[in-house]
Amino acid sequence: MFTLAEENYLKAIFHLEHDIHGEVSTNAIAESMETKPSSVTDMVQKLAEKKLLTYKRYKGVKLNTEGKKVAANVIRKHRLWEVFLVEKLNFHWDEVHEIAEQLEHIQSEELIIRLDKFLGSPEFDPHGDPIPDKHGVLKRTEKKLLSEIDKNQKGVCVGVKESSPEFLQYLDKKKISIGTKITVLGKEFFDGSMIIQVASEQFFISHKIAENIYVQTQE
Amino acid sequence: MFTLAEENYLKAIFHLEHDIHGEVSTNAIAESMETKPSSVTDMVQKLAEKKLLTYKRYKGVKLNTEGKKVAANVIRKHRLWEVFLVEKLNFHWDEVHEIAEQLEHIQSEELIIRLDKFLGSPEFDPHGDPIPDKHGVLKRTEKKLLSEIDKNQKGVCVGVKESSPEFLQYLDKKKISIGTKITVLGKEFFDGSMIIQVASEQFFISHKIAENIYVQTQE
DNA sequence: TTATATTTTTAGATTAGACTAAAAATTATA
DNA sequence: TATAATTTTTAGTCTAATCTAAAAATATAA
Repeated sequence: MFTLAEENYLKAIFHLEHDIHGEVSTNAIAESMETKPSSVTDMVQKLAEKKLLTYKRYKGVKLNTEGKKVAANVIRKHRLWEVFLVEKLNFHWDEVHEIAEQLEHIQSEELIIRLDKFLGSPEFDPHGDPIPDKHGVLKRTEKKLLSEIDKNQKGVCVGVKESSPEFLQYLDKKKISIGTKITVLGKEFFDGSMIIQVASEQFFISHKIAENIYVQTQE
Repeated sequence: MFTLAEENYLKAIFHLEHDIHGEVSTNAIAESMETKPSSVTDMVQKLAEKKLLTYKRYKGVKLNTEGKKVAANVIRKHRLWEVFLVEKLNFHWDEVHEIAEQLEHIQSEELIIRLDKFLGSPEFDPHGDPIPDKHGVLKRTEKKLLSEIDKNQKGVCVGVKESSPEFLQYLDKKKISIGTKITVLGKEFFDGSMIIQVASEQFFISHKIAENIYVQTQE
């Protein structure tokens, strides 16, 4: 359907549109893809011809509905494969990106339907990012850092910001992983440290720990 | 390491060397890859420069040790992915080739180590073809058709020749799948039909059925 | 508002991999 | 063995995706 390069451009533009307001500039795309602006111009003109985005010379680009759908589907595949790598093959959260970067381009609708089912239709990838549904719709996520949660509030761990082996080992030791429910029992103003409850355990964590764990709050 | 095209050529030549005795001809490669002989010449010269095979003008090619290793590794990946697709994602044996054709090119040694472990280090793919080990060594297989097995001999089902939905459904009904032990209790000379034992069941099968099931005999 | 800096585009070249058409080598046949 | 048929290679083109260098447009600053 689309070439590997086309898919990568659409994905990069999709991500940039979430960060930047309005049109995405040629330079921004070039920087995020580690390529040259002149290459971006070429590809962007090609994608405009294929009616995946709107492009006006010197004015940047904007994905249209079709372009967004294609991009979201690539991201869906990427994130589903990341879940597979972590949950089934026991990779660590920080080892999977490069492999998923390749797997996201495998062409087979049926494969993704079955992979999704096999994984139990997950809503988040191992980094806590939401997985677009089969129609390319990305659930608006209420992802926050644990450090932003108030006393007596609950959250479900959906990922991590930092992903060094040391940090991941700490989380393993504390039995915190994707899907773990965390309740904030107490919070110290002075240093931002917290007392939290995980399963039946209660323990102290520093601000540094709390600001590297993403949780979803149930609102 | 190697491009997609290079890997595909090496794989095709590897397979042809198993069928044909001696050097593989340009035309044979072109035919098996559905490409033109002139394209084959180009690529073959490139692979010779990279020291993956020996090539003499007008005399055909022969993989060297390194070329064989690379080819066997691609085939290993292909067949492991096929096992994954059938055993874990419940695809049918005849639906997996095209997808595995893409997955075989994913670059990550660690991925394959973990996938292999996850699948229980299978020795055969869903078609009964042996899976090369991590060193690229292909177990010399004693794969035979069930119809070639003598009375009172046993075999383990390692695949099928025919893979129509009707035939696969028949096998499902009879509880025959990869790994199923089959004993030949009786054989009719006139039409090649057989009485076989599968688990605790004994039943009749026609020659047509028997000549579409691959078994490995324990010699 | 004119000069300068930055961004973006164009023009032209490059590489991998494929193709066609024609030439060269090999094999088969009379 | 000379001729015909087949196989293989070479030479030259093409496309996708990239690049560099230079030109054009836009944005910034004096």
